[in-house]
Amino acid sequence: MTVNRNIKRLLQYRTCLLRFKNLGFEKAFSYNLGEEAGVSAEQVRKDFSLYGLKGNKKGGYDINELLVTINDIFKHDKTHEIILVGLGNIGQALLQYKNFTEINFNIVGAFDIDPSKVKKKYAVPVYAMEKLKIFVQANKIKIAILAVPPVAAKEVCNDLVSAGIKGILNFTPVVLKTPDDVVVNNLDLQNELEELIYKVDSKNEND
Amino acid sequence: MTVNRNIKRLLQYRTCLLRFKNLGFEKAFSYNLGEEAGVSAEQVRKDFSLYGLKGNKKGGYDINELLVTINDIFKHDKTHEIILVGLGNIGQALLQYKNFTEINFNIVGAFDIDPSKVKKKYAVPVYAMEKLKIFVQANKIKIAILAVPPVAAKEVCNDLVSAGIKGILNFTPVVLKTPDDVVVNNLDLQNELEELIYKVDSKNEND
DNA sequence: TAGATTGTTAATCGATTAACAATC
DNA sequence: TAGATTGTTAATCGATTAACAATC
Repeated sequence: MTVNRNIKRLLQYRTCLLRFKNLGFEKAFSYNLGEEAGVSAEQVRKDFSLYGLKGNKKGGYDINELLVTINDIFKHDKTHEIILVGLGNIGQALLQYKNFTEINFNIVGAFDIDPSKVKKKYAVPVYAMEKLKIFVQANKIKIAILAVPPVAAKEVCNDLVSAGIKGILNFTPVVLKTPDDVVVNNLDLQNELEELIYKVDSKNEND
Repeated sequence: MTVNRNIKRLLQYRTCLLRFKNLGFEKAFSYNLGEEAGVSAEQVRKDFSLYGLKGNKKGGYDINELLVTINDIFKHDKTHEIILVGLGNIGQALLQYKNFTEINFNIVGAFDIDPSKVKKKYAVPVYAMEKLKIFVQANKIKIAILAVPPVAAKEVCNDLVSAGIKGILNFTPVVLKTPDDVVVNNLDLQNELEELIYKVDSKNEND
């Protein structure tokens, strides 16, 4: 069962449903949600049926019910403790990011090689890199955000894997090689921008 | 011609090729590149043929040649001037981000409603929101990074569109509605993390 | 030449869209 | 009941993989 683009869409539906709820709605129809999420109504229904999200014929979908089920799928019953490695610009921004809402994760520790950053006060405790392994193992951390400089990426990635991390959100532009049981999601800011520029440029060519 | 996942991969190949070049290599084979980029050799060849990237039978691909052609595709002959709207944590991080290399874009102006941020010194000039339209039009800006708080997202998005922006990199968790000729690429940090957590959790269930 | 590798065509696979029966 | 909407099956579309001929 390959679920990939779906999973992103499910999170997108969640965002839309939260918005609907805030606006005071209780029910949503597949075409409402599709419209709001930017996909077809059929796509919504298909996605929902894949994840067992049920509506009522004629009555549409109950927003609260959907949110509960989606939160179940994403395990919002427990808080996933994650760590952040690298307190550069991006790392610090993530640590101070205020727009997370109704999340199922919590950044419980940050790591950096720079001793001055370790001393500084942040919202979460900052440790020296040497403490990484023991912290991860003691707290059974499975998820890490990697925001170190590119030159350090491979080495730190190996450290994370050998400490027992199973998922890495990789903000570096470096392709990481990991064992099969370690998931890497790449978020290359430069590539995101170049992709957007490409799309805009090629659209204008055809006009 | 739908090119979508491809375009991301092409940028990924570029990253790998730059790495190979740095290591002193001059030639690459499809299986080298595939290995490094995490895709099959067939995928590499297929992608290349789609974009007219040529190799030599038996001889593989010339790294420099490939880089030149890929840079052509992404219009690295000109610098795309882009703006940043919202100087919160993420916005400031992007402004100070140092890991962009061989880019074809340049953040030439930033905008915020907070007057104290407008006064502060950054690497690029910071303007009040009221100056947005005139700046975009005077400088023919087509691309914007949107990093404002969620509540402001829709309004600022409309401002961007009416000023003439054609591509938005949307860091807010808000679904933006824009005319057909305006491309929006979403980068929702919360959803990226929740997706990763989901993948890790569901992988471990199956073991 | 024999071997290795590209480039492309054909086959497969998966995801999206369309259609429609079920039903509230 | 008639109309509207879900849920699912079938049809289409596109992307990936496999196969292999061309050729250096």
